[in-house]
Amino acid sequence: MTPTEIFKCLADETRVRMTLIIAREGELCVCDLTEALQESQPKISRHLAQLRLAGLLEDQRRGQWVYYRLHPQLPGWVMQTLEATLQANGQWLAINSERLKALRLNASNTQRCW
Amino acid sequence: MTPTEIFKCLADETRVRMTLIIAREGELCVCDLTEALQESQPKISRHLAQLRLAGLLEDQRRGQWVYYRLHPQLPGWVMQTLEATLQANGQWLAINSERLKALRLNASNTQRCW
DNA sequence: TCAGCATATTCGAATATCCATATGTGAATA
DNA sequence: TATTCACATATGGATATTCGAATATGCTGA
Repeated sequence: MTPTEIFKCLADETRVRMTLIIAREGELCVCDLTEALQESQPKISRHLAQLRLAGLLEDQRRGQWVYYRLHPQLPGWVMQTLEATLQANGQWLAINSERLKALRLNASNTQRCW
Repeated sequence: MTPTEIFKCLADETRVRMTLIIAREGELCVCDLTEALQESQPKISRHLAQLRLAGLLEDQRRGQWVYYRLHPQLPGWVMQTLEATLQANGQWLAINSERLKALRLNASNTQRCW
């Protein structure tokens, strides 16, 4: 898990946003991310697979849904990088956070993943 | 200076190695980096230009030599990222560090940039 | 077992990135 | 002012990334 490998993972807008939102939320399923980023499902899925293969994320199927979270054995420097980036770029992630929040609100009426 | 932009800079082996060694050493000139990484001068120069244009590095000409250092107004989260990465990947950078050290030793006899 | 939803994968095309080679620029020195 | 050294940039081609569209898989409940 070299610096180059890790930074390549984070060098794509879709992938950083996903990684940071997952870091903030703890875990998210594919449909959450599809909504939060407003991107096509195959696009989200492809990038998630890449992050999983690199060892940055871990997946867990729960019924129909697959949840992604940060890999529990992530090296300290990677965690520090993610946390520092997350802390300082709240505004940059606000669009996605808000869409997530909107999702949670609608969840009271319609049933979704959780 | 978005996360994507910064991580794109660091997503190339030549660029991360250069950035981290510069972070450790304070400042280095192009010929130092060419030696430390054992890469062609145009390759080093091109990547340095990219890092400079992105705002990660600052350059300063001193006579015939151009010195590069981290940009003084780098956002905190970028500094934290670089420092955490540097601390944890000393072994990965050892090859380059040693070549730098060897350079300094030979400098006693031959005259070079400093 | 079938339908329907959530997610994954494949493929080809568009695009971006990277490199080597050649050449240009600017400072120092003779 | 001619030459040399340190560095920068342009060009073109090879390679890698990314994406949309189509399709496949996996689970659940009827």
